[in-house]
Amino acid sequence: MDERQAQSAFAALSQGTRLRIVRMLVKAGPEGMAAGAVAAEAEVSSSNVSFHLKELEHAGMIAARREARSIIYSADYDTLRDLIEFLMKDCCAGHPEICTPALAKSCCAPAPATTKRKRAYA
Amino acid sequence: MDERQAQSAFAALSQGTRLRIVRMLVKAGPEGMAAGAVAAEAEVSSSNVSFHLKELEHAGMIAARREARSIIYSADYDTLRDLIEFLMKDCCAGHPEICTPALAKSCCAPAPATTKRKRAYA
DNA sequence: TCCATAATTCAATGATTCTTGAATTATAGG
DNA sequence: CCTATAATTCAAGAATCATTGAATTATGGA
Repeated sequence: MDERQAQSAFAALSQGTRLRIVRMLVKAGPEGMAAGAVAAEAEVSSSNVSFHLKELEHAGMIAARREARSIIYSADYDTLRDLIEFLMKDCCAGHPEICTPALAKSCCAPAPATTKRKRAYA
Repeated sequence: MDERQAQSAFAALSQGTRLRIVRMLVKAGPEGMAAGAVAAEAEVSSSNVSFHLKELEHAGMIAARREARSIIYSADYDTLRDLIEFLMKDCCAGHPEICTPALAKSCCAPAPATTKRKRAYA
């Protein structure tokens, strides 16, 4: 991920509705959510959700697929991961020790095999 | 870091000049850079750099201190780290396995075994 | 085919945000 | 005190972004 892509990703996440949508889709997992469901949960109009979904798609944060009459959106984990890496590279540039605590505190430790969706982080 | 702070951080980083300034200051380290030096390296006017530095400061991405006639700006590593953590929490929410590669590929890998853990940037 | 549903597109408006240059504040040196 | 330097503030205009509602496209079922 280059600076231009990162900037585009940051812009996508810098808007309240869009940030909520991304978090929503990340939690929804690979199955994703229909545009209408996103609009309902985010409490915005359908045209407005379309606008924001398009922005997010253009920034590579989410992907779309058609399923019958619905269009299903899902988080693009690769881009999120790349964005994290971009920040880490920046943060660590010449100063790796500063960034390390982020790893220690991160929730990415081996997942406990749970059946129910529950808070994986504290 | 809550959603509101994260949004503010993303907004700060979503502007080309500001993103370059942050990267510049991260590389500059704790000593930081004077506003004028930032303006010169970013190739923008002094009033414009002031505007962007203020935005970054307001978002908690950088800190300012006066030194004689200059004002020295330096990256706020804590906020950067918090932002990475915020993204990781989001990315991992319910799907830890997806995020893990970011750790493996990160530059923050095994800190060289220094004799003791000390805060290099106080 | 006709209708209902799901979603997007479009144009207009409103709201933020960026940039610019002139005026202002703060500091140091002669 | 006067001048030069470093930086910020301010107001105006330009540019970008967000929201709204009406019109449009696409799909599936009766």
